[in-house]
Amino acid sequence: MKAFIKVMKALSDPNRVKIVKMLQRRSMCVCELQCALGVSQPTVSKHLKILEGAGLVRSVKDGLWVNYHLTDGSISPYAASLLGNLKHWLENEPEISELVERLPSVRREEICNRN
Amino acid sequence: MKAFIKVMKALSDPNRVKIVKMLQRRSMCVCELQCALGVSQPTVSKHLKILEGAGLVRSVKDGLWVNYHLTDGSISPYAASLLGNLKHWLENEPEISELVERLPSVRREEICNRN
DNA sequence: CCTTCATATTTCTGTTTGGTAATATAGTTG
DNA sequence: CAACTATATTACCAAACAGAAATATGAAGG
Repeated sequence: MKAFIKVMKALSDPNRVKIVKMLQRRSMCVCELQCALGVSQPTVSKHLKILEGAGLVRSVKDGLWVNYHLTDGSISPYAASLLGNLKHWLENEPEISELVERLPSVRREEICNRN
Repeated sequence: MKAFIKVMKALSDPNRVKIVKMLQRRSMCVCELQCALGVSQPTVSKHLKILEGAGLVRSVKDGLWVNYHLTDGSISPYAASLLGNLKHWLENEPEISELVERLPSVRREEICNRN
């Protein structure tokens, strides 16, 4: 039950859903997500921790950067199912599609070093 | 997006999930749900309103009683999908199975009249 | 129409949550 | 190792939320 609630809670916040939808396209580091969402860095880190705790995302260190990507869902069947559905869901929501369209121009080289 | 968030939020609370799992078995009135959950009547009504707002349950008046039942999900694809998954999910959670096993003994005739 | 009863709504309270600013941590580079 | 940088953690605040007590609503039945 707790695992289920964790997944549902994790996906109950618009910014966290946006993170998932962006990670569907490609793995991203914290500063890229921060830039795309327009919220503070600690906020992004906190959201990522919640998504990670629910088994929805994983992180891989790459030097100073930490790249986040979606899990395959093998940790939690709830996460697996929801991630599967979210591949199709919300694709046509302006809030999401505009974000995704802007993704190619969100590159860490141009963002960082000016936190 | 808002509709999706509503469904996720609605299913982010243990008591609301329990309500859904009970309504899978049969439609129930407020006092039956109150008895099964062991929370106050206003709390149950509030939870039901949230579930209704998310398109997960509907109510039918029957004299003094109000019977709640699951929707077919035609209002929201998110509700439809989650309700479908929840048919299998959590079936073996003690928290749920114990609740469901007690359901036959939760009958309005024996509960009401002593609020 | 007055009472009773099931449910809904309102009001209030303690807790959780999303956010930021400030600070700590841990790689990287000179 | 000193300076820098990307991320994490901490501390704090305002808004949202789950809960109960009190009250309102509205359908039945006398």
